[in-house]
Amino acid sequence: MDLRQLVVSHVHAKLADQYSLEQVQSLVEIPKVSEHGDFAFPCFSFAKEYKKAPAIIAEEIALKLQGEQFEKVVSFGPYVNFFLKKEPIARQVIQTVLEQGSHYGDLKLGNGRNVTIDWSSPNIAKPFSLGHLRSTVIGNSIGLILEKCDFVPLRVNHLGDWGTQFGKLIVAYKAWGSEEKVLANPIEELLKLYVDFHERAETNKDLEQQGRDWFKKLEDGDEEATRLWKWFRDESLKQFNKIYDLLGMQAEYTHGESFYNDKMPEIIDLLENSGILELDKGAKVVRLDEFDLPVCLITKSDGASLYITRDLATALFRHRTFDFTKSVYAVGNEQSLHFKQLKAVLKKLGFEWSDLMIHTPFGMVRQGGKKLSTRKGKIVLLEEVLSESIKMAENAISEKNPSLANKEQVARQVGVGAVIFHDLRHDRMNDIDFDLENMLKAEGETGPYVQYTNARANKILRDAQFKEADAPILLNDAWSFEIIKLLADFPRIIERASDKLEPSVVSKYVIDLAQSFNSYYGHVRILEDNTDKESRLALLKATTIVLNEGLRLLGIEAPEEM
RNA sequence: GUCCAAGUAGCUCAGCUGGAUAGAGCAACGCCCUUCUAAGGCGUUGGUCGGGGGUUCGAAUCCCUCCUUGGACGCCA
Repeated sequence: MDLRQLVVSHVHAKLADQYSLEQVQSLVEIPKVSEHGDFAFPCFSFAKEYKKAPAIIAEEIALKLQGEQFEKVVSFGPYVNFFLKKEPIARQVIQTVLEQGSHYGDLKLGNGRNVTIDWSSPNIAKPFSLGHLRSTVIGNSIGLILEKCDFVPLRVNHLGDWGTQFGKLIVAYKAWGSEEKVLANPIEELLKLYVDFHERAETNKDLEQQGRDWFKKLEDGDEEATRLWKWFRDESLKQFNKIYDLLGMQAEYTHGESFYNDKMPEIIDLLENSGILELDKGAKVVRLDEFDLPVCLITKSDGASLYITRDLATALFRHRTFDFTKSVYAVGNEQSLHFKQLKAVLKKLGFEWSDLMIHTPFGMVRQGGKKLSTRKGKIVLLEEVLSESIKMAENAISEKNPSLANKEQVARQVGVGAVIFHDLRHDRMNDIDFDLENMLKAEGETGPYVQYTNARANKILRDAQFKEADAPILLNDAWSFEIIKLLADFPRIIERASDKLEPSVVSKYVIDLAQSFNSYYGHVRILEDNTDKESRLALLKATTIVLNEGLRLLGIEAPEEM
């Protein structure tokens, strides 16, 4: 039930001769102070027209706006304030949530059409970084939110498994690497080789060229290069899969950049034939002056491909294969220009569907105000962060609830949930300054706080052996009504989150709901008094349904007990 | 230099697309567990919303300008 809409249509029905629906729609607001009312209609804008003070207009309008669905409608200064009748609304909202269960808030926006999501995309032969954690967690949640809106999300892991870096790695491995060391500790050792390479390249200029040469060999199918590359790739994938399992997230498709190696000639031909490809200092470029964008380099002077060459082929492939209605790229904001160029080149080729491509950028993870850089070995290992977080959750459990049945599982759910929530709690564009302590916090606006709230409510439902509300729901206190209003708002939250492709809309909501519930919990004894106990339990049940669903959309599990 | 983000309490951030006294969490301090899980609740302290102009009945929100920070800008991804 859309409470705001309820007020809007009421006001419009009563004042149709004076205000258009659009006017009413844009004017009705929620007062900042809840004592003022549940909704408000400000009367400033028509003061001039009617040549009356806003407060007088409010007073007059308030008389016309009385309605039986309201407890009271009163003017207060230049506002008409609406107080909803709590009991019938509480009843209807709770009933709706209980009936629809986890489908509450489902929207029919996507008509079952595909949305590809360029997702996670860690680089082979490097540890899984916190930057890629962001793409993983954000992209996963966007997929879940879109799925709730009747889209079919297709997460494609665009593995960074192609490019000059592998030439560099091969050079480093052949020159000073050791097979046993790599076998024993693949990612760590490969990272070391990569970092060493950049260190040595500072004094030995020849190395960079060798790296490019070996990548060219790889791209041309050289046997030795291919063998080494495959080996590096396999070892890395094993590690990545461990992390995906821990996070409980998986791609629908894993098509790394290498997957498009044989698909690039087509796009080059297309560009060539359309006459927009120009030769510049041996490299092939597309000019994008009409888009106000800098020149886009398509192939290097040695003929080797670039990131964008592969992304062009990727876009073509995805459009052809998946016939997407949206193509989302969950990639850091430092690549904004890249995606603008990508879309512009496709547009220039006449592909109107390039308009369906959406870059959903996010801020980067910094440390001490600086970007984390793999090349300089400045890196935080996600695996360590996760295991540290799980350990903290374990400690909390042994301290607070030592008799808990499935401790390991709950510790994992809570520990991992803390890390995921920390990443999703703010607008995705905000940079995150890496701070382990902050990341692992379990108090205040955190994942564990929400999970804990849910566990508390579940405990009461278990104690009361609540099955379903058989008595009519009678709730009209202010504490429960705060929860009711939030529950009623959930579908709008989903709509906003999917519209903005912004998981933090959901994480903020889930915090609000948890806070309201805890406040209720602190003020109202749920099991003490038998009068209307069933109603309170029904409210709890509805709250856990929405908390569970909110957390699920963020990719976080909600243990029943913790 | 050009372009793109961002600047709100000591710290991390909200602020529903212009409305009533700018809100949370953390930190600090003070209360509340013989009664449903204290990973909680209640309260106190803390803000010239980066500066300056402008539009408006009304601006943290829109426009201009300057300052600060971060990022991106042809052979990395």
